[in-house]
Parts: sequence; C-alpha cells; structure tokens
Amino acid sequence: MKKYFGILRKCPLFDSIEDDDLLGMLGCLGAKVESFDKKYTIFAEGTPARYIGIVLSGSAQIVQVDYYGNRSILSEIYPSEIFAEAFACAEVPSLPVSVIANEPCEVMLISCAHILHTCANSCGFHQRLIFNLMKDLATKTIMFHQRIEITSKRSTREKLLTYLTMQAKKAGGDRFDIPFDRQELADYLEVDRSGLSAEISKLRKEGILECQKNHFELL
Amino acid sequence: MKKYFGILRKCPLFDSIEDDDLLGMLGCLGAKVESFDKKYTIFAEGTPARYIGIVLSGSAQIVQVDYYGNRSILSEIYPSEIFAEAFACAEVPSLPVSVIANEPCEVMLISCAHILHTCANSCGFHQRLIFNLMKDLATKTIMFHQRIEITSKRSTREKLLTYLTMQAKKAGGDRFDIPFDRQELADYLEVDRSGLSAEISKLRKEGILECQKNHFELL
DNA sequence: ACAAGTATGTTGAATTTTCAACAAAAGGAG
DNA sequence: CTCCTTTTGTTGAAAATTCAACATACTTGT
Repeated sequence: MKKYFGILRKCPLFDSIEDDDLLGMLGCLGAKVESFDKKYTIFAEGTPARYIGIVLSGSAQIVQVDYYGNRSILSEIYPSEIFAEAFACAEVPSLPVSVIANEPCEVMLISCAHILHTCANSCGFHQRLIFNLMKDLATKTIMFHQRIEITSKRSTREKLLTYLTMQAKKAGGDRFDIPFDRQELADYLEVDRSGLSAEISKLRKEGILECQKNHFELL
Repeated sequence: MKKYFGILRKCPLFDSIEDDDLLGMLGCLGAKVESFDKKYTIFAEGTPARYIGIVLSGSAQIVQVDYYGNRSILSEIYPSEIFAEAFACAEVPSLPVSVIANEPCEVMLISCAHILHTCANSCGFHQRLIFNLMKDLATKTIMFHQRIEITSKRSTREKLLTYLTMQAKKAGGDRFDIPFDRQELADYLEVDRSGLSAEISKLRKEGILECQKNHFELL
C-alpha cells in the first residue's frame, strides 16, 4: 500500500492527514486496490453505488449513454482524483453513470458504509475525512456549474470557445493540451463531431486559433 | 427565530439536530434572517460567496446569464432548501451564478466562516453539521447529473419528454405541476421558448400529453 | 371593469445542426 | 515497410432550432 502514498497524499480526501495515520486509516476503511484494462467498465450504470474510487494510475471517464447510443462525457479522472463519491455518499441504489477505464489503470476502492458510519474503534480522523469529502463535493459541484456554463451555450462555436477559454485560464496561458480527442470533445460539449471539426477548421481559417491534435493555441 | 423552526426542522442541514439544540446552534453560527422582494437579487454573480442560504418562505431561482442575455435556470429553491452551499464551502471569490427571489421571500443566512472553522466554544453539533452538508452536497451533485441527462439530449422534444418523465416519476403519477412558466422551462431545458411552445402543441395533437398552464398529464 | 403589461401560441424565414458518406491522415500490429 | 484500423476533415442534403413578428389569452393594478 505504501507505494501509493505519493498519489494518496495529493488526494483531497486525505488532506491534512499525516502519512503515519494514513496506513491505519486505510485499514480501518477497508480500502482495496484493483486494476483494470483499457476500456474496462469499472462501475456500470444501473448498479448500486457502494464504493468511492480514487485513481492511482492511468485515467478514467465518467460517461452517460442514452438508449440511442448518444454518449455524454461528464468528466475525466486522473491519479489522486476521486470519483463516484456523490453516489456513494448518497447511497443511490442505481448509478446514473458508468465509469470507464481510459487506459490501463489502478484504482483504490473504499466502501461508502465505512465512510458514512463511524467505525467502532472510531479512528480520530473520521471527522476530517467527512470534512474533506464535503470540500471535495463542493468543488465537484462547482465543476458542474462550469460544465453547464459551457453546454448551455446554443452554438457549437460558442461552446467550443467557452471551453477553450476556460482551459486556457486553467493552464495559465494561451497554449494548452486538452484531454480529449475530437469525438470525446464533441461528447463533452454535446455537439456533433463533424460539425465540431468543421467549426475548428473555420476558427483556424479566421485566425482565432491554432491546433494540432489535442494541442491548442488561442490567438 | 422560533417561528421558523417548522421550516428549519425539514432543512437537511439540521437533520438529526434536536429543537433544544437548534437555537443555541443558530446563535453560535451567527445565523440571521433577511427578507427580499420579488425579483430582488439575493446574491449577485461575481460577488464573493460568503453565506449559505436557507429559504424560509417564498422561493428563489439560481440563474446564470451570459453576455448575450441568454438566461439559464439552474434550479428552483423552496422553503427549507439550501442554496449557495457549494460556493460557500469552497469559499469561491466570485459567484458564477445569481440567486433571485422568485416572489417575496425570507432567507436565513449563515456565514461560511462559521461553518468551516469550528467555533471556539465548539458546539458539539458542528460535526453533525459538516456531515449533513456533505450529504446535501452529494444530493445536489446527483441533481446536476439529472439535469445533464436532460440537457444533453439533442432535440427540444427529447429534452421536454425526459424532463416531464422525471417529473412524473418524482410526483409518483402521470399528473403533476411543474414550477416553471414557458420561458422558464425553456431556460431550464436550454431551448428556444417558441420552439418549446410549438413542441408542446405537437405533443398535444399527437395525444402524448395534456396540459393547461403548468399542469401536465402524460398519456 | 378597464387598461396595460405579461405570457403563450403560431408562423415562416434564416441559420445551424445533425446525419451519412467518403477521403485523407495518423497510428499500430505484424 | 505495409496493411489495417482509427481518427479527423470535408461535403451536401435533410432536419431542427433559432429568431422575429404578431395574435391571442391571461394577469395585475387602478
């Protein structure tokens, strides 16, 4: 377990928790590590939410697919980030999303029961854990607001520019990489892929942006 | 303050907290009550998030307006419900949304500083408060997922039907009222109002639904 | 009861998006 | 290197959304 400490230290769930305490805590929480191949479904839509996940290596996507096969990408998850915490905390009987391995990855799973109901020997860090979880959920809620700010735009062009502007801001400069290929970006922005490609071409011709693959530059 | 206890008891923030403890707690939190007229801006976009709000009477809307004046309604808030908690918990320096009074309303405000940093005399219920807040944020996150499930649909018709189906499920029957007028529903679904009206007419003619004003029936 | 203002429904034109199909480019496996 | 697969760009036609304008119904305040 120790080999993951570098990642876990950066996980918001364990903020302000010392290494010395972490190991005992993980035991107390019944944390386990699992590995998944690329494209493997880590959590399937429709199944009950029982675990909080933490990505240790690789990456995963939160996706929603409707009966027509339209995929909507809700977010992308990287090492030391948490997923499915909202569903686990609310103990929902049926996940409204799936979590898919983007590439081979390792994930730490912690059962929500262990988090929600203080353990008998009540490790003193449980309160801190709840607090951290609260902080994390607040951050996630804000992320959703940002996503809505993007997808509420009515045109492909505006959605794309809003998204790219946010990414530039986040990267602290006009050059940055995005974590999506074209189809994924379309599924994130909720637009048609070919229309998105066309729009990118247009913006390029207008001299508004440069891009090669997933590297963008706003001009 | 006592006259609001009926409402506050139902507020998820005070779940499992006894009436006897509530009064002291509210004092400890520095809770204050304010009144707002219809259409008044309770919290303005761009201002720092300092307070959690609880609606005591009337109702409010969370809205986002872009530079073209396109309004997007994020949610509707009724008595005993909390708002702005995510921004307060994350102490964001600039609110990405506004909160507008839908009708004359009373609101309880609790400063986030009081919630996040345990008070010196450390009332024993603070831990429970954090836990409740965590639960509430999990629920809100799930609400956002539902909203995305609606708005990620590509056509007005599908958005509308997805929304109405969810409302019917929530109401536990095929007849139900929605909390929006046509323009608000359009702003919630992120579609054009006239197109929405046209779609409703079409669904009526096809015998799929009945409606008068904001009362709907799925057939 | 009336007038003024607001909300809703309806329409056609303009614009966009979606869809389908294909070509070109890039990436991976052997 | 070559073949095969996947990704990306391009296009035109079909479908849908948006927009503007207006008629009608409904509310509200006086």
